Parts: sequence; structure tokens; C-alpha cells
Amino acid sequence: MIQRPSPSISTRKQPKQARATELVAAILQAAAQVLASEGAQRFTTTRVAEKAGVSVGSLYQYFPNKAALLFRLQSDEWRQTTDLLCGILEDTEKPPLERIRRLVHAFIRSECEEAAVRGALNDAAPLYRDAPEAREARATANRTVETFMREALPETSAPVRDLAGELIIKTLSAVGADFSASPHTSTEIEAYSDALADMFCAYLGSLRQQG
Amino acid sequence: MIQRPSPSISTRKQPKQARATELVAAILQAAAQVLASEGAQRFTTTRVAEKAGVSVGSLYQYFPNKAALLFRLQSDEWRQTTDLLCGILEDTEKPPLERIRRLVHAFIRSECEEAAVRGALNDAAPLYRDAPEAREARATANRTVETFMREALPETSAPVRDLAGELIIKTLSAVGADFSASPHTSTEIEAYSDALADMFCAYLGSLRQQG
DNA sequence: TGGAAACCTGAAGGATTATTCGTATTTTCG
DNA sequence: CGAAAATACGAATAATCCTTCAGGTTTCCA
Repeated sequence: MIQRPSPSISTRKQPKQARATELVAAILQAAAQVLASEGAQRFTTTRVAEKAGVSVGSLYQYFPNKAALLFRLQSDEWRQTTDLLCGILEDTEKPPLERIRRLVHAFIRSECEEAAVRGALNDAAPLYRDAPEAREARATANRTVETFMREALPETSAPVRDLAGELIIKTLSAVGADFSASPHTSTEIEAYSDALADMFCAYLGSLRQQG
Repeated sequence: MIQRPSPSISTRKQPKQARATELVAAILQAAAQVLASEGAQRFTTTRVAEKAGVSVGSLYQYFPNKAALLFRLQSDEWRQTTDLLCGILEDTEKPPLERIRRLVHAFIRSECEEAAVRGALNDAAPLYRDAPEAREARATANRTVETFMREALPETSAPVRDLAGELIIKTLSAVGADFSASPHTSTEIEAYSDALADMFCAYLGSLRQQG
């Protein structure tokens, strides 16, 4: 058993025939199901293969190890979330503060919708988080946020602005993860999102005033 | 091997002789060391016992299972942090916003000081988090926060106030955990704490204005 | 059509771990 | 002192789990 986090999630053979492509898709789908229904602790390559209706060996033909499978799931989720958020932040039709509010609502809602998978992925994070492939992913989102912040706080100095942007993103993701860890009604979700958005807006407003 | 989180962290025999007390202390100290140096993944009852210089069997005489050991570590950390925060919040000499600022600084600093243990404890959370003993712990802190919020926002309606308090605490703990996950210079820590405090103060200020 | 490449299988190997329990040692106290 | 209680020990047990590999099956294409 590999104990230390895999130093690198190297690649394996890419599927070249149709059946292989379907197999990979089935594995990913099964992986998400296993993760959601059984939790990170019982997330097992054997169990995933079984649920997907394929053999373990096949799994290992396209994923070099368990961490790679987890990383792939996380990566997909991340790209999806990033697209959502960037789309909202880049909508220059609407005023910045309204975009922030939409951002918070969309993020929290999406986080709660797939709470089971996200929570389990979070629990499994120590297994894949040190993957070098993970760093690059954050760069894109960071740039979008910086652009947005430049627009929202044109008078504020760059260091303060960047720190504020980092803080908001970190808060959003950390609080979202925490919040989605326990179940909530949609009313609670709305109220919580509003409060969070209020906080961000108040912060941005205060920064805008004092330069 | 226990896979599902232990349904209850039942108690075991309490030490009655001096040597047993010392043994428990040695185990707890060793547990923290193992957690910090080897990480949650390699946190093993055998390894803890070895580091403590005792036998595994002895460990199991005072801790019914691995989860109980982890829970105890977490519990101690939590009590310590709670005391720190309550002490700051209840210092009615200073104005509320200054207390908030002190709170943030103290919390982030403390979180970063023991980042290794806290981070590993976080990684191991799925093993002990469902312990029924954990719920009661939050009640005390929550009450202190509510009292503080009543003082800071006397004009604000109770529902809004309570939600704001919950949000601030959740943000503080979630962001603190995330921030301490990667190393930072003390300058960065200060800057980050100030930004976080700015955000909270702006939020409280806006709530005070609009009722 | 026939061979090569791609693909799939799943039993077996090699490790690790949580926890128990029979036995040995130490402490307490009447 | 001497027996009972408390404590300590650690090899053994019973699970899992990750990953490989030798061998069979399907698809492709010349």
C-alpha cells in the first residue's frame, strides 16, 4: 500500500478505442458514486471497479493509482466551479457588488448540491493534494479575480487589493466547504449566502472609501 | 480494522496510580509528535506507543481505539483555543471592534504556531468527527459569541445578529485552518490577520448602521 | 484473412493496520 | 509478608487494501 502521498500523478495509456473511452467514463462515474455513498474511507479501487462493472486491472490501465483517480475527480469539479465563477465575475454588464453577490449564491448553492462528493473529496485530500498538477490550476482563477478586483477597487493600491482578493476567495471556498459539510434547507442556504455576500460587500465598500 | 467512524468514543479505565497517569501523558505527547512529524496517514497506534516508549496494549488500556486518541488531542486543542478566544471577547474594557481585531490576530497566530498538529488533525477528522462528545463542546463558545454580539450590535435584530456571529466564527476557523495549511512568514501572518479583521469590522459596521 | 495492437480479466502478492488477550510485572494494603 | 488489584507487555489475529502480471479477448488494418 502506498502510504506517502504519491509524489507525482504520472499519466498512463490514453484510451484509443471507443470501448476504452466508455470504460474510463464508467469508472469516473462509479468513482463519484462510491465516493458519495461510501465516503472517502471506503473509497477503494476494487469497489470502484466493481461498481463500474469492470475489473480492477482495467482501472489501473488508465489510472496509475488511486490518487490519480481522486485527483481527476477533484480536477473536474474544480474546472467546473472555476468556469461558473469566472463567468459571473467577467459579466461587466452588472456592477461589481452585484456580481459578488451572485458569485456567493452560485458557489454556495453548487457546493451544497454535490455536498456528498465534495465532502468526501475533501476528506481524501491528503491522498492527492501534493500533486504538482494541482498548482497550475489555481493560477487561472487567481488572474480572473485580480482583474475583477482591479475593476471593483480602481483606487486601491495593488498589494492591498490582491490581499483582499485572496482573502475573499479563500473565505468563500473554506466557508463553503465547511457549510456544505452539514445539511441545510434551501432557506438557510439563501440566508447564509446573503450574509456572506453582505460581509464581502461591506469589506469592499470600506476598502473603496479609505483607498 | 475499523473503517466506519466509531459510533461512540466510549471511555476506558481511568489511571489510578502515578505510573499510569504518566503513561497517559507520555502517550498524548507522543501522539502529538507522531501526528506532527508523520502526518495523519501514518498516525498509527503502534507508532504512537513506540514513540512513547510503551506497549500498544498499554495504550489500549486507556484509549478504547485510535479515534479516541485523536479526539482527545482535538479536544485539548479546542479547549485551549476556546479559552483564549473567550478571554479576549469578554474583556469589556476594550471596544468591541478592537476585541475582534485582537481575536483574529490571536487565533491566526495560534493556528500557525501549531500548524503541523492542527493540519494533521484536520486530515484525520473523518476518523473522529462524528463523535457525539464533540457537539457539546461548541455550545460554550457559541454562548460567548452571542453575548459579545449582543454588546457589539445592540440595535440589530437577534436573528440577523446570531447569523452574523455564526458566520464570523465559521469564517475565522475555516480560513484559519486553510491559511495555516501552508507556511507563512510572520509578516504575512500579520498582514493576513489585519485584512481578515478589516473584513469583520467592516461587516459589523455595516450591520450597525442599517439596523 | 491474419497478425498486431489494444484491451480486459481477476487471482495472487506484498504490505499495513487496529485491536485482543494470555501472561508477566509492579503496586497497594490488610 | 502475601494476595489481590492495577498495570504493562507484545506476539498473534483478522481484516483490508493497493497494485501487478500472465494470459485471454476484441478490434483494427494491411
